[in-house]
Amino acid sequence: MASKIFDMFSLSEENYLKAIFHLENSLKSGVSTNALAEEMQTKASSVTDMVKRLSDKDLVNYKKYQGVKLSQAGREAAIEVIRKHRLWEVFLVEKLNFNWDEVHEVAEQLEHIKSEKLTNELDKFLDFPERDPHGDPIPDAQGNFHISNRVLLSNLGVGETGICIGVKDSSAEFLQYLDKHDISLGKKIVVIEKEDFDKSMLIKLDDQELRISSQISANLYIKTL
Amino acid sequence: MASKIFDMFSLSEENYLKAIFHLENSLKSGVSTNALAEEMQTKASSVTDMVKRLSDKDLVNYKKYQGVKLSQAGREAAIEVIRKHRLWEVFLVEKLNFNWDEVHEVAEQLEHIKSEKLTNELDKFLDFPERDPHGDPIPDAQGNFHISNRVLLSNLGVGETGICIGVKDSSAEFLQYLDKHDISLGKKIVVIEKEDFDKSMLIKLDDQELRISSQISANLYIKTL
DNA sequence: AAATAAATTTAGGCTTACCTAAAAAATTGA
DNA sequence: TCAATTTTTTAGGTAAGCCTAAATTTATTT
Repeated sequence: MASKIFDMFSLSEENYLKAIFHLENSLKSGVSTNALAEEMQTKASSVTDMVKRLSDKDLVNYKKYQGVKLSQAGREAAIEVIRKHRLWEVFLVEKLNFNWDEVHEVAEQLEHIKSEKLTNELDKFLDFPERDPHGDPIPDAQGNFHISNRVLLSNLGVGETGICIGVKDSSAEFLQYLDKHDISLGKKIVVIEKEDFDKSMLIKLDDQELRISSQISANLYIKTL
Repeated sequence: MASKIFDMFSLSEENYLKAIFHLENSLKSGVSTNALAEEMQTKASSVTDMVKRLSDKDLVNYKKYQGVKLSQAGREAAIEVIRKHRLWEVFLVEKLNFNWDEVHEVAEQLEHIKSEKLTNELDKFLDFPERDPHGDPIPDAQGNFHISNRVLLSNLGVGETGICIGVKDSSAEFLQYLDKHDISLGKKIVVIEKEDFDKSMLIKLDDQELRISSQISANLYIKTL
């Protein structure tokens, strides 16, 4: 990871880098101006503006009409922000009694605090967590993600069993649904039945059975046993 | 304390409010444009600019050529920022192994994080500390300072004894001087000798005797026994 | 009470990060 | 293929928060 001498990037630049990182990962391709505008909740012309600035700083590779890709430096910066975001989420949930659906907004602010010592001491204080409260992996100080083979619950077949290790959708609404039905990270899930027509599932969770729609099963990450 | 609906103030506005608060307290009067410019490390014309904006929002009372005073709302906002700053300093020192001369810069960033829940949970997590690592009082959630009668060491007479409870100058240089000579909050200090000429003092600290200049004694707060 | 000096404000500019509207390029599809 | 549509960029504007230089007000001195 390149050294950070001063406050290197503005809050807005960091948010763009993070957004590009997420889009590259989910789209598995370069990121279009419109996609970025959608992600950033802003206008395409604002994106073009910012993307040019990021390009001037060599944080992204940009060619007119062809979208952006992160450069190595840009990717490192994005990962650093994501690392901080996820560490703060762990802190909020584990130390300050936040619920997993309450942490995002505050972590969005905390992720921009600039202090290498702070980040690394926080990491140590939290005992080097590997995942945030939604099950997303936390990059280490070198920017390496601890990757594990996870699948979506919707991909399991009848009779298969797994442990819930994360969520794809981490909106407050979805997280509250999970809370209400007692689904949390670490829970064992057995697929009892699968409906062909609408892809809904009957699952076993502790001792109860629960019927869930495909929207639920397609947003729960599972580690198979 | 008035309710905070959204992100009420910008980072810059908060810094100005904080600076005005500190200057009002030390000057015990209204704050001049130049004094504010000096405190904010900026130009007088920039101060006039900002002071007008703060005045439009009724955070300060401002009349041309006559300096500013905080309004009630402005004072509350300033105190809230100071509360957060000092709570974060305690967190950094007590939980993350920061030294008391390293916390300021990071706390300057953390003090602007907006989340009432975060602030209050942090307060609880730290067990409602009354003072920050430099001995400055931490306002409670209602904005009340816990005030105690403290004096500067330079005001003690020969033979008098007190407990070190804070520093007036909290620059890294001064704090490092104190570390080097083993002076820390809570230490008992006895004044053995006082030099009329240069106001230097011979003090007893644990079992050692130490000669300190008036620049030191005029920057150490003492609670007399 | 002028004259000078100091403090403060105004005027005009700059950068960042956003916006709308219009132009240009790329894509789609008849 | 070429016209219509969509995507992207350009042009020009705005607000916050800073700047310098010039003007104005207040304070100080003689």
